[in-house]
Amino acid sequence: MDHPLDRLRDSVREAASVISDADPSSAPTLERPKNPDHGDYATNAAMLLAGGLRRPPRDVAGDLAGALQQSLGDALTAVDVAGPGFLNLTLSDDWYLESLDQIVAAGERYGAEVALAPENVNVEFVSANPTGPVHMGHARNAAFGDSLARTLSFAGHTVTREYYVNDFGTQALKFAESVQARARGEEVPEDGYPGDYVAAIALQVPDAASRPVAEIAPEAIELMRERIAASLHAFGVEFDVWFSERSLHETRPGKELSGVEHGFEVLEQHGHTYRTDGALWLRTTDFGDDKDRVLERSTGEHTYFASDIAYAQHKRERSFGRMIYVLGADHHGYIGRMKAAYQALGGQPETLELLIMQFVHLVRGGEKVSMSKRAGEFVTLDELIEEIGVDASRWYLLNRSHDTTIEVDLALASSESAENPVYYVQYAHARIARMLDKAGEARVAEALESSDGDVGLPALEPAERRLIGLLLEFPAEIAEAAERRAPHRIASYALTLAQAFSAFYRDCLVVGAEPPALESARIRLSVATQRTLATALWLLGVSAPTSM
RNA sequence: GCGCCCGUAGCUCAGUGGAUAGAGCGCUUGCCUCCGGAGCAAGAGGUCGCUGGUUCGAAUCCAGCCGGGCGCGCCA
Repeated sequence: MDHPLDRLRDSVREAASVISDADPSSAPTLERPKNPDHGDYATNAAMLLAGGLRRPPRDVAGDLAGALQQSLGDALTAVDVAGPGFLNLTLSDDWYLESLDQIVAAGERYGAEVALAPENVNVEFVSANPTGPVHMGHARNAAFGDSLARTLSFAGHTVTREYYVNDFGTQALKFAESVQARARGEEVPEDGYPGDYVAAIALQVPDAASRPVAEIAPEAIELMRERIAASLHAFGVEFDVWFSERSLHETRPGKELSGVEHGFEVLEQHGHTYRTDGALWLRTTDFGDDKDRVLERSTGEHTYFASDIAYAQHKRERSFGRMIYVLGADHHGYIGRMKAAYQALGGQPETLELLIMQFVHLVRGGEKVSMSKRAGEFVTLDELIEEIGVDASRWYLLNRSHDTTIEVDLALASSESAENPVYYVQYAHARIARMLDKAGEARVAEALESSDGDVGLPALEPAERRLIGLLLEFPAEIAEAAERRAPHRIASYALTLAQAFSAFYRDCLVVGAEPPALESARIRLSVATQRTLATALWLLGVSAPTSM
C-alpha cells in the first residue's frame, strides 16, 4: 500500500541523495516528536549524513530542508533545523486530510500485510500436559501465543497454530493409573493426580476399573485434551494442529521407521551421535550446549528430548521457514540444547525461536493469591475467566512484555470502571459506534464516499491532527509487534489511540458539525478510529463492543 | 558455580541510539445546560540498580559489579 508515511520517508531519502552520494550510516528515522513544538515529524537524516560529508550537522540540515521544501511543496508548511541537527517538519492540513482518506480507503484491513518478508510460520504454544486443567502459567502462554499468531497472520505471514500433546510416556500412564483408581473408588497413587476432574474422566472411560492401564491411557488423555481444548476455546484460542507425541513413536504410514527413529537416523547421518554406557547420546556440545544429552537410555527407552528432536524434524519436513516455541519460564534451560539439536539435524538455528514466558503473580486487593499446585490451590484458566472475564484476562496477560514477570490484580482487572484500561478502550469503541448510529447509516456512508469536499474547511484542531497522526502509525506498530514478537505493544497503542479519540471527541463536535463537509471529515476520522480500535482489540483477543 | 530473564515515579509496568524519560493505578485540585462522565483538565511524584566504556547524542549498545526471579537429571 502507498502509505503516506512511506511517501514522506521516500521524500527524505531522495532529498538526502541530492545532498550526498554516500549512503547514510543507517536508515534515517522519521518519527513523531514527543514535544509538539518540534513539528509533526522529525528526522535525524542530516546528522547521519554529516559524518560522511565532514560538515556540521546543522549545515547539512539546512541544505536538506531546502531540498525537502522543493520536493514536498505545499504539503510542507514549515521545516526547521533544531537541536544538534534534527529537521522538524510541519505538514499541511491538506496532507493530513489526504492521509486520512487513504486510511479510510484501506478499509477494515488497514494495517494488514505489512510484513516485508512473509514466511511460513509454525507457532507452537500452550502444549500443557493433558493430565490436568489449564492453569495460570498456561493462560499467559495461551493469550500470548494466540495473539502473536493473530498478529503474524495479520501482518501477512502464513501461520500454523500448533499444540504438542504429551500423550506418551510415564505421565500418561500415571494419569491413567489415577483415573483407574478413581473408577475403583480408591485413592489415587502417591505421585498421581488428585484433582476432581480425574474422577469425572473416570466416569467417561468405559470399564476404566477393569481394563489394563495402558489401554485406558489414550482414552483418558484424549478426554482431558478435549477439556483443555474447551477451556482454550472459551478463551478465544483455537489450534490448527493438535500434534500427538505418541505418533512420533509409531511407525509412520508407508515408512519403515517411527518419527523418533527417523530423527536418530538424520542425526547419525550428520555424525553427531555416539553410544556410551549403553545409552545413545547426542553431541550437543558441538553446537554450544554445556553438556551432551541422552537420546536413548541404557534401558532402551527414548528420552523426552528424543521426542522433541523428532518433532522438530517433523516440522522441518513440513517446510516451515520459521518455528516459534512459546515456552514457560521453567524452560529456558531447554533453549541451548534445542538449538544445538536443531543444528545437529542440519537446520539453521536462527529459524528456531524459543520464547520464554515469565511468571504471572496473582494479587487480589494487594494480597498474593497462592498458586501452589501441591496445595491444590492453583488457579485454572476456567476460574480466571469466571472471575474477571475473557476480555480483562487477555488484556492483563498481554499488556506486558513476555519476558518480564507480571502481577495481575484480580480486584482491579474485574472492576468495570474508569480505573480499568481495558474498559476504557472498549468504551471508546462503543462510544464511536453509538455516535455513528446517531448520525445514521446513510449519513456515514455518504461521508465515506465524498472525500473531495475538504476544500474550505476550517483549520484542523490539534486533537484532529494528533488523532490522524496516531492512525498513521498503526501499520508500523503492527510490523513492529510482529517482528519483535511483542503483541503487548498493540495494547499500549490501543490505549493511546483511545485517549486521543477522547480528546478529539471533547474538542470537536462530530454529529451536527457545520459545514457538512466538516461533519463528513470528522465522521471519516471516527470511522477510521473505530476500525483501528476494533483491529487492535481483535489482535489481542478482546471484544470490541458497540455498546456497553 | 554456570546459564537465561528482570531492575525506570508510592505500586504495576511501557519505552532496544535522539531533543524536557512516559502510561495506568494511587494522591491533590477543578469540571456534569453541550454527539455516552466507564469521561476531561491541571498538579505533586524520577541519581532510569551502581561504576566504567563506545557515540555528536545512552534508560537503550559493551564490560564489570550489586540486587531479585527461574533453570541447570539416562525426570517429564
